Amino acid sequence: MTTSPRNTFKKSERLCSRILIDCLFQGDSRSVSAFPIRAVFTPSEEVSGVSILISVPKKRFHHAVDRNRVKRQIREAYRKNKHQFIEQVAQSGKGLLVAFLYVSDKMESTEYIEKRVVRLLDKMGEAL
RNA sequence: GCAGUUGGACGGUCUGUCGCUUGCUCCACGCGGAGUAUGAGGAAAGUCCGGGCAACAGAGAGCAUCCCGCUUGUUAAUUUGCAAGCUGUCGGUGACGGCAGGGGAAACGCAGAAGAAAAUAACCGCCUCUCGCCAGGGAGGUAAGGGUGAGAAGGUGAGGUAAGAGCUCACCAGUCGGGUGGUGACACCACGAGCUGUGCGUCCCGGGAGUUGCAAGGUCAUGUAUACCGGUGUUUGAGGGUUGCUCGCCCGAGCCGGAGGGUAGACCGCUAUAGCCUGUCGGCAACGUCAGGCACAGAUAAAUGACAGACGCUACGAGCAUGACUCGUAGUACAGAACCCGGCUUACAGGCCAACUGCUUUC
RNA sequence: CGGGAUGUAGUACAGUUGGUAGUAUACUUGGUUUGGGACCAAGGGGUCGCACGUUCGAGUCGUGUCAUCCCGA
Repeated sequence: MTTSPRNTFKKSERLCSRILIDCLFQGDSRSVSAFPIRAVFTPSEEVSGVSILISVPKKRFHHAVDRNRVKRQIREAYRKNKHQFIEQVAQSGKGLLVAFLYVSDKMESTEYIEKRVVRLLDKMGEAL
């Protein structure tokens, strides 16, 4: 592969801190949705770049296997298509916290999920 | 050959691209980068049991409370564990499987509806005596027949009787005592005795039970405030501990309520052990003894993946060169570690191995 | 991940020792009123989450299973 940016997904790109998560869900964060996924995001100066988390509610998928499957699908889709979005965020000068929430109660194909994630990233890029 | 029972072991393989976790090495030593190794299960699940481990508590006596319950073994594991058995009951032609199981014909309590009556039984019926012209009435005896019910005074037959009744006898079932066999639950008997309703509970016997759970608990860092209000008390003893209560004993200046403030990071615990494999010996077996070998996930908003292709397996259909051939279509399960083990239970496409059972065919 | 609780009429809840499942509200019908509400009278409505077991007989006792909720640095 000779593509210039590598499609990595390191620990530093994930949102792990409990404080930042509380700040994301309590405050005046905005959201966009592209069914079956909804994204909640808020700018923050405490992080550099983009930190994301993926959430699949237990209420919609009772089995851990299914939840893991959906989370992995979303993660792969983000990993492959994140570069343009990250550049847009970098131009704004702040970091960004993003939560991807799966709101459907049906499993979808990986291809479909990837298309929806790309659409979601475009929408968020415009909203900035 | 087909159908089945029990036990055991398995539950995909390979290639490519892009990624993730952890360990090690090297380069950078500011964040990181490169290489290499490594990475889910038989149930990781439900959390139904039992342990390990950890923190706290713990002088003692009596009385309650709760839990467990066929036997003998086995295990770290009183059990809803395991193995080999016992008894009863249900299912199956059978191999076999499911469920229940301390004692109690010692005593006491309770038993809706139905029924005359639920345990010192007389409604109908049967029999005797008696009153009466008759119809019928009264006194008494009787548990063989009737219907109710889960259960009706052990069951069947004969004798006996006014009619009947373990009233007597024979056989059968059960109980207690005795004998024989077995470690034992129990089994068996030309034995003896008495004469026996069903269910639940109280009761009796034996054994057991401190509490909380890795978000236990410990170290470091960051940060702050017991600032304030009310009640009560300091030898005239508040309050607390001692499992629930009582006694007894101990601690002894704070305690209770309200209303608040701060942290939300890192590390240890954290994976090596009732560990796995092979063999020997003991045992019907579960399991144990000894010897040798092996090292096998540690994440933390939570890694172990995503996509594409090929193969394998199963089912169905088609083809002709009728073979374990080719082509097409569909399917390829249940399910994801979170302190660690052992067991149980529940879910599960598909095939494999061993022993056994029934039916059919051939010799 | 660990610990705990609850499933009963459309809704919210009772139901101790196992023995004909009730209360409130909602619903239906009738009365009262010029009409409606309130009130009075009568009535209907239940797989007691599901399955199996113990028992003569389970809402209740036992086991399994499904769903919902709560607590825990």
